[in-house]
Amino acid sequence: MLFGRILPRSFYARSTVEVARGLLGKVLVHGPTAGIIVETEAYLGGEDLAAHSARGLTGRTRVIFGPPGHAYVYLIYGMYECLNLVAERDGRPGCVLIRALQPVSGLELMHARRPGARQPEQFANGPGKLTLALGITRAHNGADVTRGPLVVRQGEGAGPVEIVVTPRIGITRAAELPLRFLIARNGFVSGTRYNGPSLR
DNA sequence: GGTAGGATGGGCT
DNA sequence: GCCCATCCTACCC
Repeated sequence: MLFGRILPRSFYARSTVEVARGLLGKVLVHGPTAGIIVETEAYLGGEDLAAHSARGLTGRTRVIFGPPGHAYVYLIYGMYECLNLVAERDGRPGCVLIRALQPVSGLELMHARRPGARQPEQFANGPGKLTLALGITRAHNGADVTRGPLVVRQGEGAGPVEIVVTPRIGITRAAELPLRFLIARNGFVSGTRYNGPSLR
């Protein structure tokens, strides 16, 4: 199967940090478009005041409290949508924000959806950009990512990846916690205008 | 190379 | 009414 097997629900039924780290190197697939996950952030339950679930179970946060392996998609700044994957066992909050992808399939379509981006490095190097590039919207909120059409696959051949840990981006509360995870030396991560062929 | 500011609408107090 | 888990443009070195 292209890009390997679909990750089973048991992959997501772990601690949010384990899932956030484990997703690096896996392949997010939607229709003809796909990208390697190269950057994630963990949003925990309980004492993590940066997480949407910190305010409790509401109409918006319902999915975060539900079973693992589902998509939580929300609107940010009135314009962009962000994709999270729900972790932890059913009833416990916790989700992983997907922050950047390295495109591996459907690059022409991704470019058409992101006309301002000049290079593949910029097609999906941010949470709002990757949903645009892959055609993910709030219509996918609550979708089961072990069933499709939006799925995460194991990837091929890739061994364990070297992971860099930093504080999360763009938040004010709990801003110091080391909960952002990136593949080391990967040029497709967010937060840089870097345009060249490789990074360091 | 860099950054300041604006767009824009839903969720929550 | 205020706050955003963002991105792009204009403008300035």
